[in-house]
Amino acid sequence: MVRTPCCEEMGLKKGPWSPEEDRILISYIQQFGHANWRALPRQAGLQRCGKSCRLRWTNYLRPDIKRGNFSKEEEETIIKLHQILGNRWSSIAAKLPGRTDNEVKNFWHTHLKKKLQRSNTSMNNSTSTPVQKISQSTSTSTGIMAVQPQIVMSHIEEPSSHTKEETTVRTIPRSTRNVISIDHDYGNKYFMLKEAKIKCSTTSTSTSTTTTPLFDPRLQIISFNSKSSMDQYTMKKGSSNDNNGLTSKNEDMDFWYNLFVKAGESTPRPLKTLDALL
DNA sequence: AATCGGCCCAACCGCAGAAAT
DNA sequence: TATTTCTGCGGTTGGGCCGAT
Repeated sequence: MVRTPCCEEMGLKKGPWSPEEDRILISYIQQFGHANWRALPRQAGLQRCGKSCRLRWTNYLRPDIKRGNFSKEEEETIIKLHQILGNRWSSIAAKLPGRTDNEVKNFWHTHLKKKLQRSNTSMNNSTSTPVQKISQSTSTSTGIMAVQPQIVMSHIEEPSSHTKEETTVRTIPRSTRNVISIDHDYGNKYFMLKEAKIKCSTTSTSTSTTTTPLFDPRLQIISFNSKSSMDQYTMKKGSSNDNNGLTSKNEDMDFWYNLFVKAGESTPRPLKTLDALL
């Protein structure tokens, strides 16, 4: 479907907001709320598109927004959550009261990314973390085509040779759901593979039908220092079965947050792509 | 004082998914 | 079920600010 950008509509203003426009928007939302962003600027008498109004409100004018520098605790939370969630800024911001996804994203790009790059460089120059190559294969038992996802890894230590095992990735065809594919005891360390989304498309011709999995290309291998940490996860997985085995995005995000941040799990080391490690 | 270059951040853009019809 | 509309998200941009030269 093709849609014209909303700001191409005639006569709509772009660029920085004036104090007067801010005042009009705040006043209107305080009176009438923002049930329909598209209709809002017309009703409020603003020469802006609804999208621009929404962004201005959510990123700047909302009364619950916290301005000012990020605290040390907020900084650490962002770093931890980014290791777990990647660039899911809105999910990260949801755990920082008063902060917006835009603000978190900007803070990451302007401060934290560079800071981590500096610390990684110094770490590599001193003691390098041993990384064990994980071989992978994709089961064909489900009958779906194998797609090579991007794999990111956190904290993996060298296992002793007699405990080394192959890690097998199993995939489950479901429609746009978070799916946990395996967990894995790797010697005395505990690992999990977490697959973000799996969505399948089916193409039929007169002679054949092809089912293609469309992965969100993020597959995380996450290590745990203790069985109890992993058991928390298992419990979570079990409870989700009550809901037909499916977990919502928010529930899943909350789980990882609680596990790593609130429960005091040791900070996972910076993620590295598998390609970079092999 | 003028210029330059890097940094910061508000705002925009395009896409994807959800909701409505 | 198909189509359209709306909303939210993440990536990117561009203008203002500020320190260095």
